[in-house]
Amino acid sequence: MRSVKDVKQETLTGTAAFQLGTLGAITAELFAERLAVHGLKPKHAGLLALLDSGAAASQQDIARTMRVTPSLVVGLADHLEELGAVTRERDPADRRRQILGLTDRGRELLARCTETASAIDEELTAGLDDAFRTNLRRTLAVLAARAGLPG
Amino acid sequence: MRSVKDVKQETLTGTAAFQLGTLGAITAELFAERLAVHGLKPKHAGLLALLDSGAAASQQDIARTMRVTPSLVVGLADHLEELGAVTRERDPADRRRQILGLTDRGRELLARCTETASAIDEELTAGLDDAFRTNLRRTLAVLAARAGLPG
DNA sequence: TATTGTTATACTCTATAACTATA
DNA sequence: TATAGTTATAGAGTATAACAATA
Repeated sequence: MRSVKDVKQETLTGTAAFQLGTLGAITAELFAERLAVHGLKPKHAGLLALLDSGAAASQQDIARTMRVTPSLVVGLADHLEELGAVTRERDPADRRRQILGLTDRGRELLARCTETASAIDEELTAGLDDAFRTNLRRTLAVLAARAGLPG
Repeated sequence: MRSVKDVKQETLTGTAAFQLGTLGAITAELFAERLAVHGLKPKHAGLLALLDSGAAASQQDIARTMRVTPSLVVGLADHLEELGAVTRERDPADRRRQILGLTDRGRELLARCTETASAIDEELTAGLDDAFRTNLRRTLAVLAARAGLPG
């Protein structure tokens, strides 16, 4: 027979899925607002970070890694190129491919993005101890790695 | 003077802000896809959960709690009313206000949404132990509470 | 023919502003 | 006048599809 303890009393708002979704939306909006002073949006920052890691090269590779369509990468790269943050070069071995490269200005902008994200981290965890902060990042890093995200 | 230890070597993708944003986007998209079979979107689920908690009443209250504009609540409530999930009644004390109520059908749909979110939780943490899952939820709950989110 | 990058277009989500009715 | 809800409109973000250059 089924005892009371077997009955799940789970709430939607108590699930990690729901909380990740809502917290992610709030955090992303905050990040976007603060990035605006640098003329960037979160996806620009993600692209800069990806180039800095040296992982991706062509726009197709970038699109796959960022989980967006190649046509979206065009606009992101256009804007970053206008800012002098990235360079675009045709791959000599395959002239269809555009190889994106990070400039000093790009690394500088990436540093500003990282500072912005760090500041949000501090606000999210203000008043909490270092053990909580460390645990938070490690926990999220595990999930991110399992989801196939770079970083 | 400044030692090597003082230099922050933080990466953008290592911040909680960035990881919450990306994990939240992926999770929310997955949740949305699976909710579609019930004719619902994540915000519908959030509204049902809010009504179930008994916290909110008028559409203005709901809009504030859900951090969306009142005009968006109109469409959400319209759809849920069509599905027979919520009732709309004028407040006798103030006939400008619409009081939303959850029906049995609404509670049934909310249970489906909760099951869907739970299933995603299990997939996100498949192969990890209960200690990790418990820690994950508690950690996110702390952040959610500090961000003023209900639940 | 297949693939890379690009452009043109459409779709989804959401906010802003104007409007109606109640207060 | 002020507020609750509604409607109409506009904007942001992204995907899909068609296209040009290269393989």
